[in-house]
Amino acid sequence: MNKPISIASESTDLKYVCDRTLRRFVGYHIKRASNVVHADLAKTLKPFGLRMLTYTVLVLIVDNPGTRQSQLADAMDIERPNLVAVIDELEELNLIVRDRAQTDRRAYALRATPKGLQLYDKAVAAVLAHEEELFDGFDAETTSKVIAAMTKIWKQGTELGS
Amino acid sequence: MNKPISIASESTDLKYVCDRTLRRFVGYHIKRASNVVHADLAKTLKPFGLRMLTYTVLVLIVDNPGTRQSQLADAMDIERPNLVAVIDELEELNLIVRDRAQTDRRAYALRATPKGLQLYDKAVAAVLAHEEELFDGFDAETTSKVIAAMTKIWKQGTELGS
DNA sequence: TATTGTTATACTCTATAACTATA
DNA sequence: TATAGTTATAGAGTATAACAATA
Repeated sequence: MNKPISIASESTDLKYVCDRTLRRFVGYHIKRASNVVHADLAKTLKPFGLRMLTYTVLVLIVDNPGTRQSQLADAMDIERPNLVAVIDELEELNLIVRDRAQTDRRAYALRATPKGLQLYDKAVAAVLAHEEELFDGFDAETTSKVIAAMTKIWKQGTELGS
Repeated sequence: MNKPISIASESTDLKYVCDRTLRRFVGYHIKRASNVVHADLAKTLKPFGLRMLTYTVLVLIVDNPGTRQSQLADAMDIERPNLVAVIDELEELNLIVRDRAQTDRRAYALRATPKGLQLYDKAVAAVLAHEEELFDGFDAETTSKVIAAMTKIWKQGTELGS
């Protein structure tokens, strides 16, 4: 963070110039970090036959048995239609089931199968191990501050968007 | 941040349960924040005829006149092929030009046109104003810590990926 | 009327492999 | 042989509009 900033146009390494530019563009730092997190996550999940969306949905269903698709979409901040194919995929893999909700026959109550629970354990362990590498050197306070900041941005963004 | 955590499976609002789950999954907080940042950015840039990638490339070219496509790809952490269409688009809009590099006839030296410089001023102002809303309540120290953390994750990720 | 899940569709961002022209 | 830019292609993630079934 303390390296000198080069503005020479003949610079062979754009990275420090880039830092100068992007310092006035906070969102891009977040996006760039999100990129590497996503790339790492995808690589970690591949051996389990999962991708980011199927993993996230599986985790949320295991932790919240009986939840509905509209609740998932709300929590994940994506539109309902995008969830359909994800749920289909998890169902075809026999990791979850769509039970009819008892109080509302329009909705489904989503639950993990035993196979889904098993995969959940393994996949979560792998992801956490990988995250520890990715966040190497972050103490608990920094981690918690980052989470707080990200959550705040998310809440602010969903408010502005509506 | 201080609300009680509900683990009841009949919960009508998944958000607090979700926080519990995702607390063990830091990357998703970043991705979720990145989502709203991206959505907000896209909306802000639309009146200017720009999207996230064209905006970012325009900013980098204006701030680093004469830069090459491979340097841009490196700084933005994307693959070279993905930049071609972006550069094409900016060129068709008469915002930048591809000059032949003098020392290497394989490469292009990218420069903004007067029209590109004008749009840059307006678009950057709009984005910064919007970011101020999105990061409302973040003091300078928090902002700088978030940037430092995101940069560190990005660097760690690019090292792990190679 | 409003909501749950769905279909259809399109756009954006990203990645890989293989090509060309220079170096 | 290596690099700069390119083409072609595919795969994720996201968004909007419109529909059927149910509330």
